[in-house]
Amino acid sequence: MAVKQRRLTKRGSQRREQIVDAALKLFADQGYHGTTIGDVCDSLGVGKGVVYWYWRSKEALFSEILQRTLLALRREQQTRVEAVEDPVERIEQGIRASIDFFRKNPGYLGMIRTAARYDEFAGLVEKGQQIVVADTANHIKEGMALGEIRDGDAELMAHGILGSVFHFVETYFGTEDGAVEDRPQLADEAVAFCLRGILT
Amino acid sequence: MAVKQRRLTKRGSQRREQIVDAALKLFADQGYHGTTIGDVCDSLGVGKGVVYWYWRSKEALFSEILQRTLLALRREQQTRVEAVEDPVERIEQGIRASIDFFRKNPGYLGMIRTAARYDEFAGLVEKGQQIVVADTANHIKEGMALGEIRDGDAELMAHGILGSVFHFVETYFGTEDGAVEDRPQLADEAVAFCLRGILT
Amino acid sequence: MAVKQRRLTKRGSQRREQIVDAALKLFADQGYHGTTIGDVCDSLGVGKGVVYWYWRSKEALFSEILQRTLLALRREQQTRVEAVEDPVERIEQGIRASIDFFRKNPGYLGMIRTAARYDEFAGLVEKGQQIVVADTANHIKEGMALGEIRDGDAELMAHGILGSVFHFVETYFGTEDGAVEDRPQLADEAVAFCLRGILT
Amino acid sequence: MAVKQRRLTKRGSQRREQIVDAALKLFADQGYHGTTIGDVCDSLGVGKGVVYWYWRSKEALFSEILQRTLLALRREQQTRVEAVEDPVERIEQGIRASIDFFRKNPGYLGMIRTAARYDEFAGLVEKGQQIVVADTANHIKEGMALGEIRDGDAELMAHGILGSVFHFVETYFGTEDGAVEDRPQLADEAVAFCLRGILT
DNA sequence: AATGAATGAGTATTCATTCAT
DNA sequence: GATGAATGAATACTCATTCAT
Repeated sequence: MAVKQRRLTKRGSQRREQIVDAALKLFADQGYHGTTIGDVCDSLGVGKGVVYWYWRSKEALFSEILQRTLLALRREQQTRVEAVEDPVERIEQGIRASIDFFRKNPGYLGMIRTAARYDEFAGLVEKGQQIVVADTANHIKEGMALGEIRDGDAELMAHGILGSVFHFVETYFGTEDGAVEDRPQLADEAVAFCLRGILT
Repeated sequence: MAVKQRRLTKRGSQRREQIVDAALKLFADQGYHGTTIGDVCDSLGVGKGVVYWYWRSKEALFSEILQRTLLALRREQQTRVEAVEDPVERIEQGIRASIDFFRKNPGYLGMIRTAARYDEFAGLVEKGQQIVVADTANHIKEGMALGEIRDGDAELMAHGILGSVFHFVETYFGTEDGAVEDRPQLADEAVAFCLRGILT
Repeated sequence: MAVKQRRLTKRGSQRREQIVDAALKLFADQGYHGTTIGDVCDSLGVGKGVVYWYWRSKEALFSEILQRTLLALRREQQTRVEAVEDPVERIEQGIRASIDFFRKNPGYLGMIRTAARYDEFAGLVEKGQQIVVADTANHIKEGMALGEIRDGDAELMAHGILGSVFHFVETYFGTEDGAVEDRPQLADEAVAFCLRGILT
Repeated sequence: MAVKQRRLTKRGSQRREQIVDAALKLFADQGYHGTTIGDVCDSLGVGKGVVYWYWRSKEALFSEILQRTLLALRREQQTRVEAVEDPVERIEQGIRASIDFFRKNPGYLGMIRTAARYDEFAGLVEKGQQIVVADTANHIKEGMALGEIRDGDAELMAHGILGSVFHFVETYFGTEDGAVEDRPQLADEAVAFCLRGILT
């Protein structure tokens, strides 16, 4: 019943953010079904009803966190690409932005992996991917026009880039423990592999 | 109590296979938690106890199916690569083998995607990946020695190939409906992208 | 802690009445359990705590509204019967008064029906009924003494009248929509049916 | 998931009936929301899941019991009326059948009262009433044709009968305790009141 | 080998009520 | 007087697993 665009007090907004933070951590670690609303509340020491003051359902909570995550990733990419002239350079910066983003925020990676698991949310993740692919494909087409990139199916190439970059990230930053040796030169190699794959 | 490598009658083995087939389909479509033992039994019109005659648990059933799938993929790859001399050619054939395999058996792709989603099974999938990566890395190293492949981190390159190929497959064969336009030239583009990424 | 026959400011009394009005509507439409305190407050755009400023509990609020309703009905009946000499005529006027009352205030009918459903309140409704039945039985006894009404169990007759009249009203005014064809001649028929049932 | 037209063993059918009996008692006494699935199971000493082996939901269970009750009432009425020639006599027998039915099965009365409380089920009860009203109205029309019953709105008269009879029953058999003095002559008075109300 | 039946732990959600501000 | 926030008990339903037959 609760939750409409409820006006929040300062205390309320703080609590809301606390919940988001706690839930992000748990969802990333334990998955969606693996995380109960009780877990989230317990980890904050609050009653089991609070979440429903701020969200309509568990799904709504998860959804919001996911969207925030996807938005943050997209922002990072855009910021880095914005001012760059050369399309190939833009692609490179996009790759580096993604790798840096997940290196800094392994939790976000966990969130996205979790989301992709569930049909309810896979759509959102996919939509996020579509956007990145479309952007990248545009850069590629520009590059083809300039003769910098070999002719071919731009969309397919973009998928190749996305797939390998995300796989790199998953393999090297993807463990809950933050373990697995982080390779500093990872970004360089990723760029090398991807760009060679499409350059003339 | 059931299941202890029991000797099966002919009828028994048939039933066992029926269950495997039915479960594969359901797991691939609806995921692990999304598929109940009841679903599997209902889809065969048998009582809810049977599964436990042949397997210890739902997890054991899933696990067996997953292993079979991974094994089948690996076999397909080896068959195609075996007789080939040139390391780069071997890599190419590996890529084509994978794409063909999943094009023919989209259900297997569903199984692997499903498995990768759950911590309980992600390990098995990862182990399968490791093997492929190791194989590919060996080919790459040979190629480097022959001067065909640029110097660099062979393992990283192998991950790049695996990531992009799997992503291609997911994107184009990955829908439950088997739908999405199948692009015949997909394999060619994948090979082009990956090999350029590593060639001298 | 709230509520202790507190002295209300003018604004306070107004607010109190607003709440009564809003709650009456909701209880009548959605039933007791079907109406949450939140619903009542939302429908007025006030905070969820206010109700507890004026009443001790949801039950107390409901109870007050119910009592007011029963009282209003009783008043209407008494006004109409008061000056009438002949006992049979009094009974007729009582019937007409009830029908008119609920025709004018379908919400009150909803309230009473709702109340009768819950053991917690059924007692109050029944007590209201008892009074009406007792009144009517008195008129009947007078009528018997005058030879206008056949001999028999006066109380039972009174119950017959009450039951049929209330059922008429429920059937013809009882829909939430106020719909159902209102039959103007309803009162006439009700009177005919009931009086014949008891006359000599 | 369970429950389709499942084939029941003898043991199964017995258990099913046990549950129906236990639930009827509880629903009649404590109402719908007042009775939890746990209550029903506890009262039989069975696990909380059983009910869901036989019914899809609490609502489905309640619904079945209600329908059975309404059917039983209707059967009783029909049996008693069937062979009777005279329409007025049929009406009388119908009245007596109803009173006897509820006198014998006060639990059924409780069930119907409970059902009428909830919008989800009120429709079914009302439908049951409609049928009785329609039947009675037919008898009344026949009686009018024969000149036995005064002219007037047959449906309205039928409602009058239904209302008063049901109110009699509620008043005198309606307490959980079976208390309230049962008046043996109740049926006679009811018949007298109703028939006079409609006879010429 | 197989079945129908039974179990019961586990979870999202609601809502009357209280409380700090 | 009034509000937003918080509480937590209560409950329907699912499903892997076991068991008697």
